[in-house]
Amino acid sequence: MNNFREEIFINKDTGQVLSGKELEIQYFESKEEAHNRKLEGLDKRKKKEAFEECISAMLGAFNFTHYSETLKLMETEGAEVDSAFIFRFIYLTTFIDFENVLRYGAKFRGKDKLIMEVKDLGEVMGLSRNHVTKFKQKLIDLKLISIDDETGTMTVNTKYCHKGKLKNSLKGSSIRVFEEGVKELYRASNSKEHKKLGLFIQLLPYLNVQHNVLCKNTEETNPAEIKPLTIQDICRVLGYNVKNARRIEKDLISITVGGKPLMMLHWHNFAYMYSINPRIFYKGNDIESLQSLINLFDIRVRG
DNA sequence: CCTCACGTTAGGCGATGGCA
DNA sequence: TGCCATCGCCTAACGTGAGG
Repeated sequence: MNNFREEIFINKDTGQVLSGKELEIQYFESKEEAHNRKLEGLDKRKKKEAFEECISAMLGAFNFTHYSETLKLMETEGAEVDSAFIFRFIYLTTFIDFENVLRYGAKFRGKDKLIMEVKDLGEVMGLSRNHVTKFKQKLIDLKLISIDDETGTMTVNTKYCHKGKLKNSLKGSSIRVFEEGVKELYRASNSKEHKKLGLFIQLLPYLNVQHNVLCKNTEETNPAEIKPLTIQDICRVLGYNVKNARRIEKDLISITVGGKPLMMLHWHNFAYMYSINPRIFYKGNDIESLQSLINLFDIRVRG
């Protein structure tokens, strides 16, 4: 073996010259590296699993909403889709199961949850009869749901949302929508307020992936590099007259979920920044920043 | 830039009545 | 009876203009 260590070896491909000793070191280093990589991979997977568990424990069940597709509906010619309709649709999708089938009602004798039938729509949506029929018609016309005529089962188009794993191709334009948060918002509002609640869906494309701040560079995770949206920018996104910026701000900020704000204003030296409550919408995958965000929104605000 | 008061607009609701 | 379109009323939502 001593001889081996003193021998000189030449790599035919690269022309690199190494002694046996150096070769030995290289071999063990690469073995260690591979081992470390394996450990790292395991660690990463563990962390991901822990994250999914944590997020469900903290915020409950959620689905992934593909908001860019959903928002495209507003541009559909002749469909007259407004933000109120978008919000109602998002609310409806909080009832899907892992097959995108709408479910409603309690467990019956330990069996599966009941299926939501077309006739249940009125009760679920809580709108006037006229409005329910119009809402239903629009869902069908725009192919947002399909109805099984035999069973009355309604299935939401997977183009707009789904439950379970998120495909990489959808990562840039999807967001976790937490069922309890949205249901709470819907229950606490009347139909006239749905429009305002739908505005938050329109702001989702500007939500920073890690910090839930409304900004221009949503993929940026370094806080120092984030370019926040001003209230004037927000007005332009939502199609409001910039002149009324402060009133829009007040309207948006006064909306609450279970007594907690849905949107928060951060202020420093005449610079404003707006963030969204992660109890409703959250894109990221960092448990620590999520926890601190939740804490921030849970601080009791004295009036 | 901001706030405030005022006026107009338009969305949503319930009642109504026609129709199968 | 059940379904649907229409009408009038109510009110929030939004724009405007004055004034700071």
